[in-house]
Amino acid sequence: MKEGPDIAQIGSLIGDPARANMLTALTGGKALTATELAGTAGITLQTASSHLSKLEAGGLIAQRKQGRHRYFTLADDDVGLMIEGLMGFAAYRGFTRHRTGPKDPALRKARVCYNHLAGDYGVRMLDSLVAEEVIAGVGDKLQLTPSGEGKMTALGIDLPALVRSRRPVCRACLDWSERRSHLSGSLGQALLTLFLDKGWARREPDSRAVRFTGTGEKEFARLFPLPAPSAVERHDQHTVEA
Amino acid sequence: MKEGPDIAQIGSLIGDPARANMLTALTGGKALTATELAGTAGITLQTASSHLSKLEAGGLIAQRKQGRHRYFTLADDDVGLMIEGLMGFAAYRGFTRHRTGPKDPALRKARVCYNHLAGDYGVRMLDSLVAEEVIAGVGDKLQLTPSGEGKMTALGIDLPALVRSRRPVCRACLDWSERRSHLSGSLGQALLTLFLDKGWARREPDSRAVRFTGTGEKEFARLFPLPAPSAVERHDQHTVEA
DNA sequence: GCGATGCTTCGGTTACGGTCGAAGTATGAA
DNA sequence: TTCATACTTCGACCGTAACCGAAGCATCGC
Repeated sequence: MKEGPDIAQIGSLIGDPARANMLTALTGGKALTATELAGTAGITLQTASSHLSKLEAGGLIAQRKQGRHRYFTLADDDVGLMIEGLMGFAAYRGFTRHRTGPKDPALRKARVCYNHLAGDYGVRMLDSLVAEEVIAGVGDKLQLTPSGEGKMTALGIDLPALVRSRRPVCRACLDWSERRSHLSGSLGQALLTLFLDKGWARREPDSRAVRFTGTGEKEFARLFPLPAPSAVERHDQHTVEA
Repeated sequence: MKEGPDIAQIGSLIGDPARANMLTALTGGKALTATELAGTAGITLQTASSHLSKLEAGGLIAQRKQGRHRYFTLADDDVGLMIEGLMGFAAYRGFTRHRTGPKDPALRKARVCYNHLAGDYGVRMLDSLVAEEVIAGVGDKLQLTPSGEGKMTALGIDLPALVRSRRPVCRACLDWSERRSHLSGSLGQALLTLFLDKGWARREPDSRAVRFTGTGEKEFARLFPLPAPSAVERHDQHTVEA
């Protein structure tokens, strides 16, 4: 009856608590089976199956058969960004389920956001990359600078492969704990993979939390030095003095 | 039962078609009465009243009594950004209600996004501001540059007043039709107000569309020249050649 | 082949929420 | 005061969808 896109369908997909729990779980980035998702949502397998088919019909998740298991993931980066965006809004508005659990500090420090690094460390990494002029851009469209391409390649990142992936290489994703942007896109994913592969960090078993090892902390600080408290830091109060 | 913010509550608020219609209508930026909102949603006044109180309890809208009317608006910029973000996601995924109506081209060209300019013109304006180094920044955190402050003041914008408003001055908002960022925040609002006050553009009666006058077009082109097709334009395919 | 596991489909129950009619409150106009 | 408009509250109806038990497929291991 009205012009424009229909947000109600998406809203109602996310609006059910069971489905919201599943989506939140999938934001962890790992592919999960129907049984696991039923567990995290606290419902039986039959009910979960029904929810999952609805989410798939809505294009929010994708499934992949492997043996007798069905692994579910978020459909793509866009879904992850949207969910993370909603979580940011919800967190800021005080829509929380469990008044900051015990794992909360670890989650705020460093966590997985679908396939890249988020939390304090994620935000610091992007701040540093911008300060070092590895990345430039405006809005959610970011770009590698020519000098940045060199630095990333030196780190062992296969840039041509990232470009070939046909997904945006750099992208800004709003962090729900920091309310600042961190790096998403295929480069964001590649960097997280790098940390994990090098053994600098590892994922907590049943959580989105990422724990850095001792050398991991050092390497992170070396690769992504914090800029002196500058333009990037003070974001809300602007330079315009009244 | 799980950590993190609760997206289900917000989802279910938006998930009802009637409420979604109301929110979409309010994205137009004008304050609307309960009766008007009931009309756009296609429901009776009683039902609308119930929906509106739910939306208000959820913090998505605010009301202001004036005489015997109650005017409703979105609660703040954050809500507008979230809704617009969802609309972008929905549009990209093909969740549309009415297969691109007749007003659609006008909407894509220039429209109101809560309180600032969106659509092709909104995106072009931000592109130009960045190319002219009036605005710089990364992610959704943008900043006026010192030279930019001068230019905006010269345009007749009261920067100290914007700062006093305690809202972010510059902010990136994802455009659902262009899938690029445009300028939000109090500066974005001030610029749209400027266009309307100067008579360069006016709002269509019952739509979010904004129509520029002849001189408005010229002034817009003069104030916000398009950068030569450069880094800002080609955003998805990166400079890295395979 | 057989049983076990992982998941889907079917059927029936239940409950929540959207809906409207009718009545009630508040503001303004005459 | 009286009537009209703008809106809310109450109560009842009804449809949808979430939910689970049971049965049905598919795949793996043996």
